[in-house]
Amino acid sequence: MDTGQTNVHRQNGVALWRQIADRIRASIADGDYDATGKVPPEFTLAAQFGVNRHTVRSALAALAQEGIVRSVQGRGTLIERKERLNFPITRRTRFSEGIGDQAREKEGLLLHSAKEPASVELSARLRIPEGAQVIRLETLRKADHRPVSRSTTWFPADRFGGIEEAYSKSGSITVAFRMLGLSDYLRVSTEVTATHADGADLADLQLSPGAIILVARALNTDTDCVPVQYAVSRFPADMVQFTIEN
Amino acid sequence: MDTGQTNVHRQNGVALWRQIADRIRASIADGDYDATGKVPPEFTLAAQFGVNRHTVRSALAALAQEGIVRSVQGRGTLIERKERLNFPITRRTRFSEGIGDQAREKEGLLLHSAKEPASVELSARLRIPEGAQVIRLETLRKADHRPVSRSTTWFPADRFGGIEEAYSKSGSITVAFRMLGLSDYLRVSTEVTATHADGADLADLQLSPGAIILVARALNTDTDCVPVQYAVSRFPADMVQFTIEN
DNA sequence: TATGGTTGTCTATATTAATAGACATTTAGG
DNA sequence: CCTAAATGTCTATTAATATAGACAACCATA
Repeated sequence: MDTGQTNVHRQNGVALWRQIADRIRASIADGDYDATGKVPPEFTLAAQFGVNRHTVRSALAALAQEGIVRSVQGRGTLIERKERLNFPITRRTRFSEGIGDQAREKEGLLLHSAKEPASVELSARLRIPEGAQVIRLETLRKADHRPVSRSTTWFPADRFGGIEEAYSKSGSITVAFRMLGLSDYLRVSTEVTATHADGADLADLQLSPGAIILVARALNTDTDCVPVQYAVSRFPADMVQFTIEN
Repeated sequence: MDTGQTNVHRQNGVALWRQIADRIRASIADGDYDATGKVPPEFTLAAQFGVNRHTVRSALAALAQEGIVRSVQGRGTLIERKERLNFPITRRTRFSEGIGDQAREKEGLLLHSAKEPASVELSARLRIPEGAQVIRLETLRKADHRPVSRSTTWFPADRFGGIEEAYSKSGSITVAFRMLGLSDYLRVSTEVTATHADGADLADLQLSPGAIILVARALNTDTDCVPVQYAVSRFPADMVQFTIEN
């Protein structure tokens, strides 16, 4: 078991208060403070990280802004929210089933859609001619009213014309496919990377700047192995983990 | 098509120069500057990100420190290194085979080993009694002399006594297993998360502070589905991606 | 109700990050 | 060999980050 006593770094472009906020957020997600339901006192944290109490206060203020903790004078800093959703990645990966009962309410919002010619990369992924028409959907998924993923997803336009409306009505790719006559599909590959959230992600996923996002690039095919969908999805890394079961 | 013009954020604990350095690093990895082999001029970048030229210079200095670019007076800022290793995750995932021919030289170093009692979590993962002895290896893997992963990995001590030496000599888990009589093993699950690098990772993986790491928690079993190894591996996110093929 | 533990607020100071402008130095190419 | 286009270096100023200390306000509980 690690002690977790890894010190904070100075003069590297990341403010101390942000590093500390990230560490506390992770500790909360890991359940380190479950015994009390509270974050340790500011004075204790300051000693732990080797910084001034005011610096810790800045970190806690940021977490309070995110709605993760709430400070009460005289009592301490209470943990308000604690979650890390798990997404299994299998041959039959579906977003809504993946969440399962980890959330009571699930939602899929269509932010934007467009018809456009396929780029070089996209044509290779979907195995269609370069420049062939594709439909692009920009979607936002929520669980219990909190955004958990921001996706850009492409479909061959000739086969899935009208999927914008189907998704918009149902809020589910699986259902939208079914409405267009595709009863089943399979996940054939998923690429996972991580990066800092960009401006659009910050806004859509309601993150604080400097946050990390997990990026999954996924290819789905029908049962005849013909590509039907290519998607790039971005998840807040502090709320989500992927599980690959073989 | 997005413009990619996502602006940089102020007063959020992440210095502008670091945000810009991260963005440029990502652009290099994505091959955005392959046509010229150079990063755009400082003046251009400054306009692009909406900051002062000196701020861009700080970002480029950080990238130069990492060995990713090299500035030459009068010529420009040349790209020195550009890589993103791909690790396929399958039922037969092995580190060395995963790299394949993406690197000429591969290396596995044993940093530290210890025998210790299994924690609650570990006993559940390896399906052994709580407190049973396990062997812990701290390893560092390199490709072409650059560190690509830092792993902590556990084995049941009663079955794999002496694996420290076997790994130390061979630099390969697969070979070490074989030396101890286990000819084959399978990856049954992999959990992937992302976080900021901590102090130890910064040092071992030679990263600059604020860097992102991908964390993979993996369970391997023998062909009878008996757990033989549990590992937590940390990879620099800007150098690595995972691919899950189903 | 008194006390200890905790967060809230204030002032002051030093360091780091970012902007602004000017000019020197080097390289590539006409 | 001159010029345009780059990077290198310097000074100065402002804003954000971090430290330090003191004390007020509040809460739980003995």
